[in-house]
Amino acid sequence: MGRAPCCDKAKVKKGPWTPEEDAKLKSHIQTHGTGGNWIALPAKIGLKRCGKSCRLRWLNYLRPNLKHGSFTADEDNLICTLYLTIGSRWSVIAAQLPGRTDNDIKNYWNTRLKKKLFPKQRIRSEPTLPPPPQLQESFLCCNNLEVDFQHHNIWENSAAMIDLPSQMGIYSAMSQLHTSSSMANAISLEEMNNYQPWIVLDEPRLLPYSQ
DNA sequence: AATATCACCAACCGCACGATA
DNA sequence: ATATCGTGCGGTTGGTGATAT
Repeated sequence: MGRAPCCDKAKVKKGPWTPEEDAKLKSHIQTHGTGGNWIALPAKIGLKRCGKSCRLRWLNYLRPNLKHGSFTADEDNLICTLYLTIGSRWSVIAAQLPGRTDNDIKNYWNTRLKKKLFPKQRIRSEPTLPPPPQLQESFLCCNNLEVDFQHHNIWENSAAMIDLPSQMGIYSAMSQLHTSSSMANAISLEEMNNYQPWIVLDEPRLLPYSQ
């Protein structure tokens, strides 16, 4: 037995909000606050909306000090770095970007950043790279990374690769995939920090795979 | 010009969790 | 201890406009 629905789906309005609905909700919250009960709020102000829908509308659109414009390069970098560190915890990531909502960031990641980080086409590594090392157990393949060590090929959805003993890691980012298995042995974390737009993890960890 | 496909994003859905009775 | 409720969260969907064929 599942839990009871929060409202009567047949009686609530769904879909895009009208300016009138926005005005009602905004005016009430700015004057009285949410009252600590989103479920009861729509009935109180005469809105035929689910309480959850009101909450979402307020948090993602009506709330003061929200940024609605495009993301800056700094914001891009921060989102990517945080995603690599903590995964798809959008609310935590949003907390680091004032004026941005978790929904905004999630949408931005899914529609733009993910495509930059994980280009669909198969990418070949640079022909000038040194030969790949033997595959060692110390290399973790994270985020569905698929590396063909024999032929230097890196396949879609590749993400991070870390050599635990040496604390070295590499990451493929922003449409350019410079990585090969050999690069992990070739440069240190400090050196890698000089490579933009690479993102270097502070410490090795298994990254959650989000598809 | 018509149609198909893609990109974007607002909004919905269901689950997990914490508070409370 | 446990059942219920409200909230927060992340995944997903669907509408719309832009672009390609």
